Amino acid sequence: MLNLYKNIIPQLVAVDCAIFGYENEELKILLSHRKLEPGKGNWSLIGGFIQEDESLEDAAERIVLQITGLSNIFMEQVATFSKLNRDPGARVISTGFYALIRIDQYAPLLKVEEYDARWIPVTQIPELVFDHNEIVQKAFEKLQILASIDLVGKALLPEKFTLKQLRSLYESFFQRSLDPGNFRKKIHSLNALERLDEKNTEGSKKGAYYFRFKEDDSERIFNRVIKI
Amino acid sequence: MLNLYKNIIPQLVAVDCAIFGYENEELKILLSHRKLEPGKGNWSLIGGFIQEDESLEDAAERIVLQITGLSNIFMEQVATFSKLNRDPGARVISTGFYALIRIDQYAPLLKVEEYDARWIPVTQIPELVFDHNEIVQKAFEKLQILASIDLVGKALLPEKFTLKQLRSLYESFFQRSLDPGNFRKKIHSLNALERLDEKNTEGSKKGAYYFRFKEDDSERIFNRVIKI
DNA sequence: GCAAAAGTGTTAATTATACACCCATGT
DNA sequence: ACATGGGTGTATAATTAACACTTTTGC
Repeated sequence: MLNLYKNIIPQLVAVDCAIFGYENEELKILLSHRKLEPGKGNWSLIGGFIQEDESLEDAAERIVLQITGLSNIFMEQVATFSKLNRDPGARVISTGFYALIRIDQYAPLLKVEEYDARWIPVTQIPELVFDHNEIVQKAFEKLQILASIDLVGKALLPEKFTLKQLRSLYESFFQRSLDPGNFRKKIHSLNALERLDEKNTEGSKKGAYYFRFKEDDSERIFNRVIKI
Repeated sequence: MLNLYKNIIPQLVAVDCAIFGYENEELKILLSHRKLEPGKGNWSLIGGFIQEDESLEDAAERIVLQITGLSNIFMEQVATFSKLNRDPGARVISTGFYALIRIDQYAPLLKVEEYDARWIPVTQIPELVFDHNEIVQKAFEKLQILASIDLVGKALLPEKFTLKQLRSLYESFFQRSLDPGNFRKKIHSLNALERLDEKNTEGSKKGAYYFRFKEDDSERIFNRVIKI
C-alpha cells in the first residue's frame, strides 16, 4: 500500500461498541466475556481490530453485525481512547461507538456461548476490562444528550409501542421518573408519532393506544440546543 | 514493546487541530500551509502523527504548543476520521481536536513563515486539504453545543472584557445577532462573571464596564440539556 | 360499583422575546 | 443639548412543572 510517510511508527487500532437495547422496561447494554488474553474471561465491550480495507465505522458495523445479526443500525462515535497503558497486551488505540438496537430483532450470528454475550441493565454494569467502563460512561452521556434534543425510540422500541413504554425508556435514559401527563403533551407536541387504532390491554383494563413513528417526519420538531 | 496481538496490521495515526481564537469581534481559526506532500502548500489544519510514547491528547497538546506557544489550553476531541482514501499519501487515521486559545497570548514557537500560519475568520474558511473542511465543520458544531449549555469565553477572551465583546463572541458562535438587553440578563443570571470598577471607553462616551470570570465558580449555573 | 391505569385539563412558576426607556458623557 | 452606545425595565408569549380531574373497563 502506498505510503509517503516514512519513519512513522504505526499503531494498533481497534473499535469497541457499547450496544444498547431496551427490554422489560429497562435500558440494557450487551456485554460479553473477553476471548483473548489479557483479561480473558472478564466482562468486556464487544470490539475488535480495524482491518486494512475498512473505516472505523465499517469495523464497528462488522462487529455489531456478528454479535447481533443486525445491520444498518443506528451508531455513533463516542470518542477515541489512547492512554498508553489502557490495554496491557499492547499499545492499542480504540474508538468507542454506541449502537442502538431492537432486542426483539436480536439474532446473533456467532454462537452466543462463544462470547457469552448478555444483556445487562445499565444500572447494573459490572467491572469491565481496561477502560471499558469509561467508554460505557461516555457512551451513555452521549445517548442522554441525544435523547435531550431528539426523540430517541425508533431504534430501540418495537414497531408499535405505548406512550408508557416510551416514557419508561426516557426514564431509563435520564434515570429519573417523568410526569406521565407532561410527558404525553411534550411527545405529542413533537409531531413525530402517529396513533394506531389498536390498543395494548396487557397493562390495564382500559387499554393503551399503540403508537409508531411517522414514516414522514418532515413536520417533526427538534429541540434547539441553543439556550443562551 | 510488548505486543500480545499477532497478525494485526498497524495503522498510521495522526491528530488534526482546529484552533479557535477571537480577535476584532470575529471568531477565527488558525490555518497553515501544509509542509509535506501530498497537498504541499495547500491550506490545512495543524496536525501531525502520534508518537509511540504519547496519547492522542498528548500529541494534540504538543502540536498546539509548537504552533501557538501555549500549553494547558482548553481542548476537546471532535471525532476520528478514517475513510480509506482521506489522505492520498497513505492510509492515515486522524483524530480531530478543537482548541480554544487567547490570541492576545499567541506566541508561536516555530517560525511562522515555516507553516505560514494565519488567523482566518470562520466565515471565510478556504478549501482545505483532505477532509479538513469536514473536521472544521464538526469542530464548530461541537463548539456551538458547548456554548449553548455553558458560558464559553474564559478560554477565548482576554482577562477583562466588556459584555458587548462577550455578546459579539456569542454572535460569532451562533452566526446571528442577539438582543443586547436579553443577553445581559441571561449572562448575569448565570452567576459566572464579576464586574470590575474599570471601564472601557473605546466604544462609547459613557464607557462599558469590564468584567472577568469569577475565580470561584461554585455558584455558577449551567443549563441543563435535558428538555424532554 | 370500584379499583387501576389511561388520558385530559388547570394553574402557577419560570424562561424567552420584543422592545421601550433611562443614563452618562464627549463633543 | 444632543447624539451615542451602555444599561435597565416592562409587557407578552412560550415553556415547564405540579397535580387534579375524567375516562374506560374488567372484576
